[in-house]
Amino acid sequence: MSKCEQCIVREFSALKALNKDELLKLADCKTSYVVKKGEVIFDEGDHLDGIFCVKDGVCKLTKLSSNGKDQIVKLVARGELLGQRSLISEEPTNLSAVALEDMTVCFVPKSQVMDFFNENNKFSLGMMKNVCHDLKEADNVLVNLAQKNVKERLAATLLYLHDSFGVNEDGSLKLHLSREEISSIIGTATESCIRLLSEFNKSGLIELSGKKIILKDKKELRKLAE
Amino acid sequence: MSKCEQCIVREFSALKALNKDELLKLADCKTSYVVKKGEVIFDEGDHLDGIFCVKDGVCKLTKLSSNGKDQIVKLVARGELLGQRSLISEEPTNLSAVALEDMTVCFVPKSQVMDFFNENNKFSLGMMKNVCHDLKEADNVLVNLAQKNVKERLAATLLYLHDSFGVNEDGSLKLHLSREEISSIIGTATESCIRLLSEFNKSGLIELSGKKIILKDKKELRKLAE
DNA sequence: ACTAAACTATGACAAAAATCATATTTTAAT
DNA sequence: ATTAAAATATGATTTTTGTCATAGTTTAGT
Repeated sequence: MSKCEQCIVREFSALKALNKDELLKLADCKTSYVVKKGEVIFDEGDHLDGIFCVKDGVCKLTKLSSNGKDQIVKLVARGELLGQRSLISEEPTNLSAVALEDMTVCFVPKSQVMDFFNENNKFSLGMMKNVCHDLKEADNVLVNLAQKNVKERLAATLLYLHDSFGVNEDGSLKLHLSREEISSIIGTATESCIRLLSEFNKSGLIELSGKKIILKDKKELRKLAE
Repeated sequence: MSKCEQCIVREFSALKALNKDELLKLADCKTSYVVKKGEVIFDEGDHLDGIFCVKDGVCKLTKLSSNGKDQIVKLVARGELLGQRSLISEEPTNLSAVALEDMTVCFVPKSQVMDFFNENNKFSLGMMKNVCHDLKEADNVLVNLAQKNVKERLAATLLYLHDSFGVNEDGSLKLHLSREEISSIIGTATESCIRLLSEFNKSGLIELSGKKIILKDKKELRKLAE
């Protein structure tokens, strides 16, 4: 069992508010495990009995629409927490979490989180700020979905993937998403997404080589995304 | 200056956690005032120095998109609080609040809210649950915007207006929204919205008499909305 | 290395939605 | 009460987006 003191999650999440003593308790009760790409961490409607720390890897939060398609609501990266809203609301999860890469995840039981929550004001405030940030982001995504067309949303999404998850040495987007997953972020048919990527490729905005996507003209993409 | 004990906002919001003593403090520091239909309570980007209790009336929370159009993100009814996220995040507001009817609103200064927040766990938990609820709702709206077509979204919105804000004696929707505002909820062009309302009217799903909208076939609307 | 399955790509077409134009009706201000 | 402005309505047209069909490519499992 590793200690939590040096964990990446402490840098980015509410866990940074924990003191040495609390960190020991955390290290003592947590369960660390590996999630393979494509595996489900939790499903929409599940009752969670704790939260998850994402030590490594990226996952998607999705919701199944009545038309049978999954919508990606948010991507969660290394260093972030999963299941906070559900824990605070004392409700089943509203979204499913599925690994986009092999992940390392720690599960922290609810009882321990609630102890921190009730006894450490900085911790609870930190968690609230996370939820508040998620709300702000969700509102912004909502506005973009309602007001921008597919081309604009695709441009914005490519830039988001670039800025948030970085690029490899060859300049290609580090986070690998299938065309279907990109479509599921921007809320469009897979064929439409593929067609637009092809168009962006032809007009020099991006470069498609195999499954790799390289943003060639970020300035123009930014203009497109507005 | 009226007391806060009997206020409707206490029934529905985090304020229900306040005790008698705290209520007196609240009554003492609050400022009650009237907002006329169409008036702005706060604007996107404003720094709020407190929160608002909606004693009466309904307002819309909107965000200006880069295409110059306003998107309605949420409707806030009597009994709810405004500005909670902004207060917790210590950030400017992400949305504008505009009265859809004449309203009565109380402003509660930040210092007092933070006192309650820090000293009354039930209050802070209540406020967090509100934000969590908003996040869940925002995610759901986001999925609908991404995955449903305009007709389905219109049907869903009419039902939402019916269920959340009720009807007059003649069965017409109580909350009066312009066609442009309905369009701004469902994220479509005003003409498209008008055309579909007309279509719903002709096919007997709703009845349009003047500006009034009466839902005639809720079952079929529900089927449409999925 | 081979094969099936999954993923990507593209064309043809249909459907949905936006835009532009123009009436008509309603509302608000004088 | 009159008039201008705003809101609603509808037609014509274009653009955007989705659907279906099919072919090529990549990936994973034996």
